[in-house]
Amino acid sequence: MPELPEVETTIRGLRKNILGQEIKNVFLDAPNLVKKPNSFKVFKKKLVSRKIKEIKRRGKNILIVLDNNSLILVHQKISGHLLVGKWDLKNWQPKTKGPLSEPINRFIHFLIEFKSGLMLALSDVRKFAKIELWESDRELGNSKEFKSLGPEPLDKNFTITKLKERLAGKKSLIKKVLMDQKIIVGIGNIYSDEILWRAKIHPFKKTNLLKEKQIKEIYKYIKIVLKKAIELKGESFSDYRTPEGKKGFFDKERKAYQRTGEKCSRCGEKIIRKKIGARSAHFCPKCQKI
DNA sequence: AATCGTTCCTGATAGC
DNA sequence: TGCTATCAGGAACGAT
Repeated sequence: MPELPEVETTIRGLRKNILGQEIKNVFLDAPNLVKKPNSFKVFKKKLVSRKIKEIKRRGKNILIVLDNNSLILVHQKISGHLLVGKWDLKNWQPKTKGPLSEPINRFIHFLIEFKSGLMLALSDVRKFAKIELWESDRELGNSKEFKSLGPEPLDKNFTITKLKERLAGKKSLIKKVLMDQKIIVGIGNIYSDEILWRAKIHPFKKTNLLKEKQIKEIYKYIKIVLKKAIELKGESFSDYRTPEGKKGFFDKERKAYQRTGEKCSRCGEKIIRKKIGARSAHFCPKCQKI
């Protein structure tokens, strides 16, 4: 799942590859992926002939800024990932099962073709990703979603005090709180498990019952884990790939997520998995006592 | 205001 | 072998 480190890896890759590129054509075979504007015809018209000016990130959202300052927002959700390359489009038939001929993968449902021949594609098995076009930073910033987004955990002004402030009064379970984009952006199921394992905190611990020292540990590992994961170009346990189609290497640092039944690398106890809402927490019941 | 359940979607896997 | 049933999972949304 693309979380902050994967999205950061993606935008860095895009900056290397598509800045200055002029859009020639846009293809879509899963109409629900483009949410704004409603009409794909209108969406396409607004993109064609524009150049890519800048690539940014806000939380898990990728923002592709065009030369008229409008922005393409891509949220990769669970299985989405952007790829840069050149593919043979001659067999491309919208609304067919195999949208593109080999060697393109069969899960590409959205594609921007540049004048140079280069392409930007969204591969997404689950089709949960979302693509939107916003007229300006201002319009996007005023949207309900962006107004409610929490602070960026890797910003310099995200201090321990700031974290305490964000967690204050929260009665919910710490794992849920860490994954809540309104409280802090960028952390999802993988990194919340990894941060809590390192901080030795039970994912079901009620946030308001955390001790000062424990919040400090969480703070410390939010920074360490996210930075390390960016350095390693993210986690490719599941579908995520860099824009070049390569796997990230965070797997070698993965201590808890999807390690059910394996020995905890710290104490040897077996890692367990427990449902938390619609998803699952992986943790060591011995190191991470409630 | 906060929290909970449902929805979107389909490959992988299990069970028969 | 081939069918059906179940499940994962980010975030919006409606309901409580």
